[in-house]
Amino acid sequence: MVEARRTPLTRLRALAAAVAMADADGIEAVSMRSLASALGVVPMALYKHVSNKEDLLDGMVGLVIRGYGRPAPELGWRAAVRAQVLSARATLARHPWARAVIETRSTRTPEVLSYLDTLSGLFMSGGFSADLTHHVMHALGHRVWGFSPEGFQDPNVVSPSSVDQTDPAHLAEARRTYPHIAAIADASGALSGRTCDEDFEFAFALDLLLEAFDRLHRAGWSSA
Amino acid sequence: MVEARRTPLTRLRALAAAVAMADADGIEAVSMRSLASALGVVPMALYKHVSNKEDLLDGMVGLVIRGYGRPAPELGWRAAVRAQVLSARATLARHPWARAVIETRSTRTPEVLSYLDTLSGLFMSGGFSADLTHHVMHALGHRVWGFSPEGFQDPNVVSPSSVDQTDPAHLAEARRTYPHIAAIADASGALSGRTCDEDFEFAFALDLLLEAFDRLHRAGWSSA
DNA sequence: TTCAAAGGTGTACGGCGTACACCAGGAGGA
DNA sequence: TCCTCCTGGTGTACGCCGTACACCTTTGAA
Repeated sequence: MVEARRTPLTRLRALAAAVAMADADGIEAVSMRSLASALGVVPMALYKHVSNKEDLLDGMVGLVIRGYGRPAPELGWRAAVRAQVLSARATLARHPWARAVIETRSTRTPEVLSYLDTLSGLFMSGGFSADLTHHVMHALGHRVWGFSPEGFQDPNVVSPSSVDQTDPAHLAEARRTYPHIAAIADASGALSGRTCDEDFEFAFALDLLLEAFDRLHRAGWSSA
Repeated sequence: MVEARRTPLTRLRALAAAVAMADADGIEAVSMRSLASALGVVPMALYKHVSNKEDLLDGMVGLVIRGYGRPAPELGWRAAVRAQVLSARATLARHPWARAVIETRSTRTPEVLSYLDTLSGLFMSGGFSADLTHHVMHALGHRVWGFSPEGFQDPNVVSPSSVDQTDPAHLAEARRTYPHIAAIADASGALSGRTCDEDFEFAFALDLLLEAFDRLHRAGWSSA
């Protein structure tokens, strides 16, 4: 034996290594095989700590969610929710792969439940009924995890892969085909290379919703 | 030759077959190999009509989006947007796989752009500035495609896979760990087996946003 | 009549997740 | 002290996947 006793593999070590790997090289670089070899172990060894790849991904997401931190409820519900969600967003910025993975998860792990419970608690300690809290959590949707729910990224720029921006004729044609998008792009300065401020959009929608929630709450709204 | 000339494969035929296949057996049943064999053709033949699997998925989504229909703008922007988004939702209900696939797309195909342009046009023909329209489209997020952006499905039920609902002790323990979720579940009757009404939640958030949009519009809001 | 293009074929490669049988070594009871 | 069982790492193998590449057939225009 050339090696001394190696520190034994644990579920946590495996998950942490997977997260680190995804942070460094993207989620597609994380396979059972690559992860195993990064841990100096044979692929099948992972299955002693993780029941399959889905479980691995669930665990990775759980680890990220644990990093969301916990709120300061003395702020009042509105500021507290806002701070919590923005803190989630900040965490997610450090794990760019997590967004896509969260979108594919469906099992509510303890970490997921615990976070949702905490966030619900912020509303309810602000006087929200369980009923209103329920619907309000739905309305937030993916935003509770810290990201805006948008497909196809930035819809406001007239530079999709299907439009060649360097060819003026082609671009003029695109402007004719998609006049409203062109107008939006003009207004936001997207054509001059400026890209759209995702953080602003996130806060914009979040505040719109929080304002609406507040109104409902004050009005004593109930779904009945 | 036993066979007469077979109707030649086209991109559209391939995409339509893929959509049908996903509708019937789920998206995971659609592989290049399975699709090819369903079309009576060898896997590599598909690559003459589709550049790779991503392109296939883009095309499938495009086909679904084409089915979203187009609005009746004489309704006024608010009703028109509402109708358009709900129509998207209805279409999506017939293609349950599409939601997850849309979440993974990033290329803005012509179908995507055309739909976004139409929807933007509804706002702008209602007098919205390009600026406001831009942010408002962001705020809608995935909702424009007809689905609520929620991870982990229904967060209001205390019956996640990690909580065994049939074991009373375990359930009591869960209620103690997640008190707010338990309260919500009680309020919504989830414990009596009733599940949460996704259509209601969708319309709830949509209307909240439309109301907020209206307010901003009336107030002459601008991001500057 | 010729010939190039378009479209279908066959083979092969390297990756993936994971089933299954196996084995090393340490802990616990006799 | 010996035996046994359990935990966790190993090795092999299977069947799937997407797709590169070279090939052949058909077809329609020149």
